[in-house]
Amino acid sequence: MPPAERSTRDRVLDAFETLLVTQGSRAATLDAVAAQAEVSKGGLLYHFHSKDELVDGMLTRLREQGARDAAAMSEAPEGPVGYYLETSVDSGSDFDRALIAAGRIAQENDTRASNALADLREGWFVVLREHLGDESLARTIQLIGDGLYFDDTTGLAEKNALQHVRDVLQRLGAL
Amino acid sequence: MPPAERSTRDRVLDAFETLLVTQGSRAATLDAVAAQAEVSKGGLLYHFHSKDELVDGMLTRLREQGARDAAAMSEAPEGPVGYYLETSVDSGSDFDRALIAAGRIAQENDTRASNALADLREGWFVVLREHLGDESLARTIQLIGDGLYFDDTTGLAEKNALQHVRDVLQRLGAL
DNA sequence: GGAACTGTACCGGCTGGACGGTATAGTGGA
DNA sequence: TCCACTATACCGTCCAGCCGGTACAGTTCC
Repeated sequence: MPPAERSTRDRVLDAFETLLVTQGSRAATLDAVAAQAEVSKGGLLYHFHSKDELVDGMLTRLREQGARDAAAMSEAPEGPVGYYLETSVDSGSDFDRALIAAGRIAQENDTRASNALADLREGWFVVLREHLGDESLARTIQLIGDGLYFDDTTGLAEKNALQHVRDVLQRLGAL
Repeated sequence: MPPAERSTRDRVLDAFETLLVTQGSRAATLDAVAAQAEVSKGGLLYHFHSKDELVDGMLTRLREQGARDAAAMSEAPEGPVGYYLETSVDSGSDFDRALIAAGRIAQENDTRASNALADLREGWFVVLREHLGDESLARTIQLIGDGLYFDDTTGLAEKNALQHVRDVLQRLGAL
């Protein structure tokens, strides 16, 4: 039996995220999303009655992915800090894509998206602080992760950035 | 004599940036920019013949502001690192606004904007590395600055973030 | 068992409004 | 008289959202 194929609903959300990430929110029109998902516009609107509902659907899925990620982080064999830094650079995973997409929406002054992102960040911070027992260090590492993430999503990524960060964090005994 | 009033051209660019920052690129329409600048649409198009020219005008002004900022950074009394971190949080200056606005444009896959931002970042990095004589530390500090900036522009800013960073950087002897 | 009906999943055409851009006539100040 | 605008009227395109329809798998009732 082949793996269960992705539902139309999921394919529509995938398409929405992909367009947001690669082309920006101006390009993520309902027509474009439908075309990318290989669904008619009517089919898209059957699953999501409005663009707003499409955003809601995306953020709901993001929160689910985020909860799984925080759990994986606290149990990672390389430790939470290593896991956090590695996953702050865009690996092209579904979760990364969803995260970047939500960032695009948040910038349109959408509080639903901002709240979802803030909640995700808080989840990571809790794991970092508990592991390190040092609030300043935890906050600083989180900022470094944000920086890695920002550079990555703005096309400013430095090849060796992660290596430089590891070097500095070793001096601090955080890795 | 009151301060020389801002030229219409500058007011249009200000308005464009303000809309990009506060509402996102979808909201930065020519009509909206004209209204925000208190200029007629015809007046706007008198100065910038197209939306593309408006973007070019904004990026040109940004590069000028950036050159001045890098110079100020290398001569700052509190040192380049302190100056860099302070100015990474959005102080609401014209330069901050221009920077955030360019980020919005860069996300629409506009290479002009990406190039402008990359050049600005390179300018800051050169100053940091020369001052610190330590590439890893310079890169890491730049990432922290990016993180501060990202959080600020996404509404995720932590009140005491800067204090935590100072604490950690003091342990590293970078401040 | 089969006709009548229901719910689900989708297609594709349409409309009204917004947007980028053009055009043009007019105005006030240097 | 030019420059720097304002005001208004358009045009073509794009976009969100709506609607009528189709296909088809189940269910109900006789």
